[in-house]
Amino acid sequence: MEYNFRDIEGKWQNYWREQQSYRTEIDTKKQKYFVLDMFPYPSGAGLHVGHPLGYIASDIVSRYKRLKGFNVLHPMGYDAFGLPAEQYAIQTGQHPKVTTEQNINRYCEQLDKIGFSFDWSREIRTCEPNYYKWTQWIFIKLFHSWYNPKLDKAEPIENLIHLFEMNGYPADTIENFTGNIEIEIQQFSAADWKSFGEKKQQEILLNFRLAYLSEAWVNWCAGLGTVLANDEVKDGVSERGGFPVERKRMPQWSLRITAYADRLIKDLDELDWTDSIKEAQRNWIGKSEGTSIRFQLKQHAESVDVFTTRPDTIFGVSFVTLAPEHALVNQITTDDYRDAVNEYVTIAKNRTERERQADVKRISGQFTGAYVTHPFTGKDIPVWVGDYVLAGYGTGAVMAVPAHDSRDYAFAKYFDLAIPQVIEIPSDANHSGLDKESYDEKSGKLINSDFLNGLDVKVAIRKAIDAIEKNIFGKGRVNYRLRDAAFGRQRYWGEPIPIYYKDGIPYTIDESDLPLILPEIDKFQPTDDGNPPLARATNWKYKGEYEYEYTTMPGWAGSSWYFLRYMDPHNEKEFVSKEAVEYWKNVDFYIGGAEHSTGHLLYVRFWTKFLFDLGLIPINEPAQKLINQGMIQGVSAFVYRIAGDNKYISFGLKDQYETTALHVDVNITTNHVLDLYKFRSWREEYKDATFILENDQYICGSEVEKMSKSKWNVVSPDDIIDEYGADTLRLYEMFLGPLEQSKPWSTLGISGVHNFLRRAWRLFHDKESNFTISNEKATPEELKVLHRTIKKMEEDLERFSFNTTISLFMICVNDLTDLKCNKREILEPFLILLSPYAPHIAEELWNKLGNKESITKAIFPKLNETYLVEDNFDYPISINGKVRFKMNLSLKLSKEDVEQSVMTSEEIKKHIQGSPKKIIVVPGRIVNVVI
RNA sequence: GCUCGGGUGGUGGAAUUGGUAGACACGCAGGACUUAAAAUCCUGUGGCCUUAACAGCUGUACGGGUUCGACUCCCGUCCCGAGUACCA
Repeated sequence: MEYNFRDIEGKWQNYWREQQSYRTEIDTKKQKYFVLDMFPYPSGAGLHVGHPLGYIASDIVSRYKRLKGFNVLHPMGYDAFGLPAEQYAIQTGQHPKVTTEQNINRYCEQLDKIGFSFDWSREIRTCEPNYYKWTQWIFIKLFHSWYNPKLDKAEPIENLIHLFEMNGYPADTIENFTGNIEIEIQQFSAADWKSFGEKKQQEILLNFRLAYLSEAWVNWCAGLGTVLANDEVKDGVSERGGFPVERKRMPQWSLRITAYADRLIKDLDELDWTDSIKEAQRNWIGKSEGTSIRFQLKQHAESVDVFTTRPDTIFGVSFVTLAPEHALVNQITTDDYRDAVNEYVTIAKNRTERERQADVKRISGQFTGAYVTHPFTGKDIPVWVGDYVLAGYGTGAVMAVPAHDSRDYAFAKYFDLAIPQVIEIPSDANHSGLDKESYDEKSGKLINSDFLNGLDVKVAIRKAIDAIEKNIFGKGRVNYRLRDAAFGRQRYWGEPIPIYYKDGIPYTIDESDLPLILPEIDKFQPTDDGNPPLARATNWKYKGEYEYEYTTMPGWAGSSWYFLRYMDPHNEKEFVSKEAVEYWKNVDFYIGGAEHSTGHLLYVRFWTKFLFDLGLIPINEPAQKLINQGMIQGVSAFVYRIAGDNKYISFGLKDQYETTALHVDVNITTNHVLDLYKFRSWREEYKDATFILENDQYICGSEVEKMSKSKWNVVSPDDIIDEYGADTLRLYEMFLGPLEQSKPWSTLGISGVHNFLRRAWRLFHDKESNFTISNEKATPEELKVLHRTIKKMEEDLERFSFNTTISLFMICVNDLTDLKCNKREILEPFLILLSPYAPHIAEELWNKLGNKESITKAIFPKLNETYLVEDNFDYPISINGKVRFKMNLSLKLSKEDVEQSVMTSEEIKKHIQGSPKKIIVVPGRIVNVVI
């Protein structure tokens, strides 16, 4: 009986399903461990071999932690709302619900074949009403909350109303805290507040709510017919679909994530995440500390506020630049310049984001004719308009210091403006002089700067801020790059926003009316008058009277809290019960793609902190440990068609002709050799194809690209499982290299791990393939092989180094084969170790051996003890960075001997001077000196 | 441009964080078994020189440094990947 993975895997997958082997319940006697995968969006293409990479790793961790006695929560679900299903619906009329469900079924089928230990009884789908009911519920909570800067946390909006009733606005208990975007709110007294009508009160409150409606600059994507959040836009085009994106001002639901900017940065320190993800989040939030400075306009009452991180260069200001969208531009432009400015502003505004970005090098701008007064010198400073200044960041205006800022420098050179130097360039600086480039470094001594002269830059910054604040020219202030998150999508396939309008004022629907079910509509396009698809729904009105909101929530809404729902997925009374969240707390091991580092991971942290602030959950961060699995790229194959002919030429000869490279399905090639027969029958157009071969073969060209259907380089896990089995797939994906590294898919090495499983199988069977196991006592040598494997396997797994553990198993099997060991005492523990990686084969052999539980208990408690058996220390030991030392090679040392022979490098030096014959470094960090 | 990774045999990659560089696997070469092939098993495999054998030299992108000892730490240079970008 050879290793028949097909029978074995089917058998045990059925068994696990029937027995509900991986069903998890709260068990307060056991320690919990929550292993979570970022749940997939079920796309029509099905799973490719890259998807399971993370799932396999998390499954190994889950199974391992279960063996160690933890109560493991390991669920799976689907992020089921999203654009592709809806785009498909628009094209075909097929309801997104139908396609989504088909895709989910396909995913489930594929996942089951890999032998994951998910608790499917906890499956969630974000598009189901009993799930999105609670997404809507959280939105309502956000709407009814504001961020109290004094307490540095969110609290119910009633508290703010109470403050207004007591003190009006502003009061010293409320700062003007509306997040990153400054909204002008007129001052009012407590009496004023009470005299305001409902409408006015609600309008004021909208400025403070964490979910709010406002006129805002948005990323409008005409191709998708919707607005997008910043992280959904890449290089000026939409991440999904690649349609151009432009800036547009329109009413827009947003979430005030900026209120949490500081906490989102600060709390990163406590997390066990990679530095690159933490860094990406810090950059995305983009905290920068600086100063706002007021420049008084001449012949106007108004002044221009600028934001700068370099107040020390205040004496180097040569002009002030406003963004084309800046509110003052129109007002301050003098008649002489009005036409030129209008023309410039119109052109600048009409350029799309993409054009602006593509054109960074091109300098453009226009003088307004207006002047401001320098706050310290009183000199006149010209005011310009330039599109290198962004309306959305800081105050939308900058003080230009061309000598010490490269963008100001380029602008000044182009328009021939003054470049006054205020920092002495250090002689050791690698700088070619101010007539060539600006000097941007934050080091050097100040010159030409009045009271700042002679100071070092860092000191000067502080002194400048002091002077500015003292003279009330401005104040120190913190700016964030992070914008509030656009939350409405002009789309059908998403959670309806539980809002209705009365007198043009938004109100939330009553909690008891949740969920607000997504209505059925006849077509999924926007209406002819440009309203979102939901406007097509008949009687889309609250209580039959008030218009509902037409936009739906973005794709990331449902994924921003899903980890909590897994703890209590069927609860109809609460989004999660206190009991469940008290027990499961947050995720212990979270794994997913690095592409979510600025989107999903910020939003889920934001929502978690919000729910924490309201006292609804006891945790402040969603996931303690985060790992990003690398992407598995596809290796695309190409054939080369000779121009104007249905003739194809092999890769090595293609340079002799003019050819077009065409993607060809990698599944009809083997090691770059094209299967000509399959190629001809692949597509109608290739039926009569002819070929020019080299060495009687057609060699395809290849290139590493992202795995995608359109590039014909998708390898399905199903094919691998058919040929080698799920256990081989699991081992191979882990063996491929470090989990976090991206790598192209290749099956070249797969026979190695498959062979390993067959050799392991053979340990339990004799030459005639009969199951046979010996009850003899193990020899010390055999025990050493086992214990070495146990120890290293635990060490490596605790630091999530999956690929190296597999090498260990291979060495172990090789050694046991050499020793012809088929002893129960060795093989039973070995199987336990193997079972997280190759659960099917382990389960099968277990079934023949006997009681798994008792052996697991016997072996795993010991993992916590030192497991080196009488080692003679002929291999590595190092404690506290000190070097272990043996005087003589032949001398066998006890543990104590080694402990006592700790030496410093100085001491070793002495020995070496004493004419040693040889210095040998032996395995591990023991220095061997033979004298 | 900035930030974060990375550069080790023909290939994927190890090296327990400063201690025998190249584990393990693929590939390749040779051998055993076979009429033959497949499968399986054994041997060899960084480079160079040399030997009957032992051994020797060299070697972790490049140049320098610290150290008894460097793939690992420090300085400089060159490449590759990811993220981000007129953020003042």
